[in-house]
Amino acid sequence: MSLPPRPGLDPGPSFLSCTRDLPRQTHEKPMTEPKTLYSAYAALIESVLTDLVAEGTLPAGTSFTNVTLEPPRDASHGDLATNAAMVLAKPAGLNPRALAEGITGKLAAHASITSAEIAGPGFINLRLAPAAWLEELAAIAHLGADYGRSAMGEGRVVNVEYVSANPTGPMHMGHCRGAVVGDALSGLLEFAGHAVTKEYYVNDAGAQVDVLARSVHLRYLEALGQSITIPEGLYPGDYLVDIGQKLAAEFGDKYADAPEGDWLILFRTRAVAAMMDMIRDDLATLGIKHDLFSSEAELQASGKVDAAEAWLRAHDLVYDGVLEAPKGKAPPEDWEPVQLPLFRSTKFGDDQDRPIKKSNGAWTYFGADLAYHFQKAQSADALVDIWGADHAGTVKRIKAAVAALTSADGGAPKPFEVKLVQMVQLMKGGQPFKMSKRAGNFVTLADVVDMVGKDVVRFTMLTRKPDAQMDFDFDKVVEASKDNPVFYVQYAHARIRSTLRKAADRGLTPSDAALDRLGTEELALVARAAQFPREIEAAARAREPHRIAFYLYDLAADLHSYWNLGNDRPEKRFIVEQDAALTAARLFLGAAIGQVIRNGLGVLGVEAVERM
RNA sequence: GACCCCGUAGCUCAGCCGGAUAGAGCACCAGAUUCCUAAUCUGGGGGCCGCGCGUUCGAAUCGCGCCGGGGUCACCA
Repeated sequence: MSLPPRPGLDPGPSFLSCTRDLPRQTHEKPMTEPKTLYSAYAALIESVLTDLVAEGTLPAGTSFTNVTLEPPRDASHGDLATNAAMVLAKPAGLNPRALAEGITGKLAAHASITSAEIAGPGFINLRLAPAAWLEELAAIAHLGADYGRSAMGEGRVVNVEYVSANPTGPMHMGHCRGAVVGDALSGLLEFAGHAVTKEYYVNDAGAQVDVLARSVHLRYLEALGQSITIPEGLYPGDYLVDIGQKLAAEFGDKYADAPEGDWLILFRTRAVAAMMDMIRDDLATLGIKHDLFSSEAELQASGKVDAAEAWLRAHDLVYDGVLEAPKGKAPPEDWEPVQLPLFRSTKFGDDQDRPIKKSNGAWTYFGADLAYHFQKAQSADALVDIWGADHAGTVKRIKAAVAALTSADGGAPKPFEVKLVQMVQLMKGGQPFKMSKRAGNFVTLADVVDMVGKDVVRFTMLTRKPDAQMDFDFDKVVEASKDNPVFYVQYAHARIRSTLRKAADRGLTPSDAALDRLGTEELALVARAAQFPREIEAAARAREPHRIAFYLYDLAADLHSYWNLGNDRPEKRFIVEQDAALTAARLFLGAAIGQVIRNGLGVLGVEAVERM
């Protein structure tokens, strides 16, 4: 049996060539809407419903947006289930089961649908002919690294801002989760048909970079031979020694006794550049590479913040007022009422109006940040920020300000979401592991990646939904076994690759010539793989890359389970010595499952290893 | 006091735009390896989905109110 590719599909790279490219590296391909199984049958159901509207059974203008097509929870119900009749019955003034009969009547006429049954309150359960699954199996092969890629995003530009750690030191584990989630989300959105800009906002304008410059100046003096003590409040980390030495080599003692005004800007610029180099290296160990690094200092110098303020003032969203004392705890000792330009964030549910400038005339972080988001919105169709949960309190004000600024022309505000990632508690042997930047005993990201590996760190960070807190236990995470889902998924892939290698040694290669030899257990595996495209779309829509990690775990479990059938029943192994045709079909199946695992891991930025 | 997140099996957690008998791992019990990788698999017990009210044909899922845990509440970033 041989199946032709579905019409309209580029053959694409086949998994048989076994490229190790991650899907994200092929995003220049033209956006075609691949007709994968779920999208094909969803389209079929929609056409049936459209017919019912044309016939007058359903009222004109009926919206199908709540109609779903999904695998039934219980496999005994069938292959696919739709809620169409239940969702549409009420607005149409119909009995759900009566409507369901109208739908099933039309669906049953389809050759690939072997049964369409009405169940429970009005579910429609469909069973598909084996050929339908085999066609999907062939589609996986033909699409290869592009299987699961979606045109859902329609090429819309999405700006994802993540990490944005202050350029005052190396990255530590506190930054890790947001970095991984942001990067995986970027990969996911891109795979789902968006044009993603991965952006890092460099906070090189606040007081913290002046502190950095002073800290570096001390290291510079140290390099010149002076003995130094680092006072409270400056950065003590020895990662600044190197930059101090470089400055000493370049400038000699020129700035040793000079007033701060002579060297502050120079040292600050050099120090920030050095810190950003270090951070880029740290990110690279996680496989993260941003497209764009935007400087807060440059933004301020460009006058864009002033322009934003002027616009907000003209619309009465910024006014000069007196800041209230902080609520809920004793005000700071030096607190006194001061008149400042305030943004009316109380209009948007905030506790109090928020200053955009400090009393010394400098912009607050918030003041610059709103202009920064406005700037991002100029070149994107949608914005996503990944923030740590400790910044949750500032979400309302920035969303309010961005909504106001981006609808300045009277249009709809630019879609803008802030995704909060909750804290990660570091553990060691079941005990919390305390971290203090001031004491200098913080755990650097680079150390952890060095210890447990990029793939483990990335996958582990995605094994929990981002809005739940998580523990990261070093001892458990290095353990290469059951407890660790990364290895479980990678092992499934490695098993397949190993089998294909072993088969190739014996002259056995995958082939779609006899796919009809595949039975129920094999088709069940295909059914799981066939869910990949809709998992991608659902995860992208929800901006939740962790769903792909969970899906991959399920797919790997199915593979392992199928594999072990061969323990008791040798005729169920991939390689059946005396039956070359069956073996070729099984290998074709295995290669396809491996391809889906590889594509999914690729979206998450985790390597699909060849052997373990 | 306010805002944000969480509360599902003994433990750690999934559960999609509301859908059918609520799932997985760990732990516990019983099994599978002359055989393509046992880093795997098969079977078993175990549930007031924190509590209440509401919306709905239908609620773990949506809304409101409580309770419990975590986080935040600078002119910091």
